[in-house]
Amino acid sequence: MGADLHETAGLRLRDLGQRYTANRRAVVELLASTHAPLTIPELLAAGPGVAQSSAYRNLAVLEEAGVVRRLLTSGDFARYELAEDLAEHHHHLICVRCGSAEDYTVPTALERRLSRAVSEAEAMTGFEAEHHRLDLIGTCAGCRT
Amino acid sequence: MGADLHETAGLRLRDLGQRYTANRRAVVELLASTHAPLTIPELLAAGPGVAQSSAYRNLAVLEEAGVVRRLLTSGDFARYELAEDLAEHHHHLICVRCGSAEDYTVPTALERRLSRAVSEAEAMTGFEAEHHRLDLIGTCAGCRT
DNA sequence: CTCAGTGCAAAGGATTTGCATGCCG
DNA sequence: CGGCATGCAAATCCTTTGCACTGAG
Repeated sequence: MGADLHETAGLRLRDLGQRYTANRRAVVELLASTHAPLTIPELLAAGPGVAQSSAYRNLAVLEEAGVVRRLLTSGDFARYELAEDLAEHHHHLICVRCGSAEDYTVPTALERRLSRAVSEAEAMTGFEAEHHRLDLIGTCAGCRT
Repeated sequence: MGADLHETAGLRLRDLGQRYTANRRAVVELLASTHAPLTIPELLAAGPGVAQSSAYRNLAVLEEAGVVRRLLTSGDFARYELAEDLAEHHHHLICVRCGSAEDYTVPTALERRLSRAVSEAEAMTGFEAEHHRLDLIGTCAGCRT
């Protein structure tokens, strides 16, 4: 599946007339191997020698291509992760205290309840949740004094 | 309950050594009478003659006092609403396309399922969701082409 | 050769802060 | 009177953009 990931990413970029360069591949690679959405500074720290502006631009392109997704977080920096269909289904714990964000998954039964709840909410409001993903905003274990 | 609102707000500010001025009261009043979280420009448009910096400062103070809450939205501006215990329990539909945000509530049965799901998630992760509120991020009915 | 990718530097723009003044308690 | 509140203007800082250059197809 790891090879598929890059192949898919490359195809989606191609559709936009963009290239799947080493820098972009590195971003995807890093996001795939991390269990939490990353900020631009974090991404830059991992891949040395990449200009900040290029990182921003690449992420914008990757987002448009549907390879990555930009999250709404409470910290100063935006966070990115792989698109829903390129990663395992999960939710987020966004800490308003320290700005951290991490993935978490719930048991299937619970997930099924959540799914149903979101579907009902969508039907009721006409709103379309992005792949019915839910993020919890609050305080992480580490920040609870 | 309308009077209680301002009384409570005043008390919470008092606890911080802050005053419940006309400007701040106007913000609370406006938030209480609106069915959606508001941005600073929107708040400014309603109350004429208030400096932008004062609005930002007042909202920061009100947030620290636990009177209002700052939301994570997808638009350019931050959005504010009354704190959980000063308003009816509800969720948010945040549109990534147009940046709009609106409240919505779900039937009690559905809400109970959601509550339970969030509680389980909290127990499982040690994360404390802010008053167990869930926001859906996606595309609003108006933006669906 | 063409066009996208990249780096560097400068511009944007929401939010914050410094400072002087007004005003409530 | 003392301290918070406010306005104005300048500063911050994440993010975007302009421009020239390099590199892949």
